[in-house]
Amino acid sequence: MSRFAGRLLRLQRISDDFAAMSFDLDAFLPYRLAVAATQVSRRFAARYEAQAGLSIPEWRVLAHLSRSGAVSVRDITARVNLDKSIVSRAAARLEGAGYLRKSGHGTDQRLVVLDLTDSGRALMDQLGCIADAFQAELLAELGDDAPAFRRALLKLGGPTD
Amino acid sequence: MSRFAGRLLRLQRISDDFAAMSFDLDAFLPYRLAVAATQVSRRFAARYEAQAGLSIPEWRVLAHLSRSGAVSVRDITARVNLDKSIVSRAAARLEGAGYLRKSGHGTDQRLVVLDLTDSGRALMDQLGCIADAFQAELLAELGDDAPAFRRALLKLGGPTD
DNA sequence: AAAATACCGTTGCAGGTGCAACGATGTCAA
DNA sequence: TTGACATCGTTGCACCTGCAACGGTATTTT
Repeated sequence: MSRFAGRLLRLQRISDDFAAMSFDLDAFLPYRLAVAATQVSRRFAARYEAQAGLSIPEWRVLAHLSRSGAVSVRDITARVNLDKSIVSRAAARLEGAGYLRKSGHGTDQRLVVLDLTDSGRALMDQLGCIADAFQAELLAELGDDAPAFRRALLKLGGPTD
Repeated sequence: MSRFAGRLLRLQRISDDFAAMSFDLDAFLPYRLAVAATQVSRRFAARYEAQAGLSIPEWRVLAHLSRSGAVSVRDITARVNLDKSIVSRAAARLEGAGYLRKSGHGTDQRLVVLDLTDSGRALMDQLGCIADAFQAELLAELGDDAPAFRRALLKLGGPTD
């Protein structure tokens, strides 16, 4: 038995490789997803940083406001997947930069209503063009996989998680 | 004047909707990608947090080491898409927890070689099972879109960006 | 009506992240 | 050989994020 020890170890090592396969991080979906998100986010930030030095939360708030019109912080928080504190601070910075204004709600004094200024709308028009161009670029890179990719993202990032 | 201003703004917004179509954040790929990545990352963290309170960088370093064997901090930063400072701190914590050892490189004293301890390998065996199970779950949710999704992630997050 | 409860937005705080600078080591050129 | 330059890992620092607590307001209960 003892003279087979070395051979047994080799066999065990090999069988481990087949059985446990030690785990391949590069093929792990959550990892690939995180890496792709980071890369894409950086690429996009580089595009709009030239136009305005916005952070990602600021960008999201601005984009949502441009479509929803006047709306409360609470609504944005729910819609944009950001903590309310982040939305609050982003709104404060955007207000300081003159891109939106805050006003009280008529019937519910707890609510703070956010609305874009003309300056904010003008900025968002530019950023919207940049965003559309960037998205077109991404879609071109994805080619035929784009539709499935979009569906998959909706499944994974949907609100019912 | 304030009443006129409000009315003008409303009109302008409506015309913007027709002209520029304002931009739909919900359909914006970088946004969906970021949201999906956050959600999946949270779900996965909840799974392995029960086994060990690892941060994402610690998890990545551990996973990479389990496959690559003894390797320097520099190698890990390159393959794992993390800043070297983050890898350095993650390695320090993992060393403190007894999951890896640091040792000097024979010929190049600048390098710090990282290697898993038995404890680290044992932990990684468990985490690998959890990861595989979670990935299977994700693939089931994605269904037919899974292959295209994987291809797309590789295109977007590839090292050639 | 008064009290208890729930909700909204802000703020303080601990921890993580990204970047740049640093000391230490290695490499190359004069 | 020596000096200039590059590389490696750590650390300091400013910023951002996530969470919890808070004051202020609405809603429900008694």
